[in-house]
Amino acid sequence: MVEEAANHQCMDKRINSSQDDADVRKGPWTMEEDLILINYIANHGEGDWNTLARSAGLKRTGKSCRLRWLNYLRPDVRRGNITPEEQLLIMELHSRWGNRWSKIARQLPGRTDNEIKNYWRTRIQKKPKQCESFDYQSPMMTMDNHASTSQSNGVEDVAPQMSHQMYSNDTNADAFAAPMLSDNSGENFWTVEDFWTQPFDGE
DNA sequence: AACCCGGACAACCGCCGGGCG
DNA sequence: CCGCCCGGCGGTTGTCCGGGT
Repeated sequence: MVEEAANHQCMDKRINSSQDDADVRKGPWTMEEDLILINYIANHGEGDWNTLARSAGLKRTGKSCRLRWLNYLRPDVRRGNITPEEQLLIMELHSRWGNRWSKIARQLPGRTDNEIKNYWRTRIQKKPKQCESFDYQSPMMTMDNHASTSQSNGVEDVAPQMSHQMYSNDTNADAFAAPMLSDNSGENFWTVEDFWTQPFDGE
């Protein structure tokens, strides 16, 4: 996108607020935007995010769309409830690779680098005491060991309650139930619920 | 009851590398 | 070869909420 490139080059906050800039939305995604993105990808697939954003009619940067899709909307993404096994794996891999979040995330199916990064910073990094018991030098443990060890170190995962936080602004919950109205002209159309309940092979 | 503070998560920002014309 | 664009990555910020005082 033009705006993207401009930023890239001058590396500055938009000095001249062009029309493009004014059109770009930021901040939390609304349910309507999610649905637009989901349906567009369901019908056209991923790729070329800047073009996708424009074609779908989203006033977002391609980057923003990509991030939203990868970290939140993708059907195979798992959010919250990091299991003790996953936690230990994260600690093990982080001790090996450091802050290579995307690399670590690839070892945890359904988890995103963003979530792991957040998890590490908020739950693990800030709780050095509980983590002291973890043997960072040990080779990979078996899953059985994972479970029992993590229970004893007291770092219990807390179920996230983000759902109530989502779509709190200019959206209404009806959008979930209501079918999309715009011209779908024979294309598949998904609600968020439909989408998330689909078995999703591949990406 | 009101306010403050910290935790948790989503989203943005800046940078970099690769692909392509 | 060079410049542009895009995607990916890691760091950081913004926002909401719940608990404590």
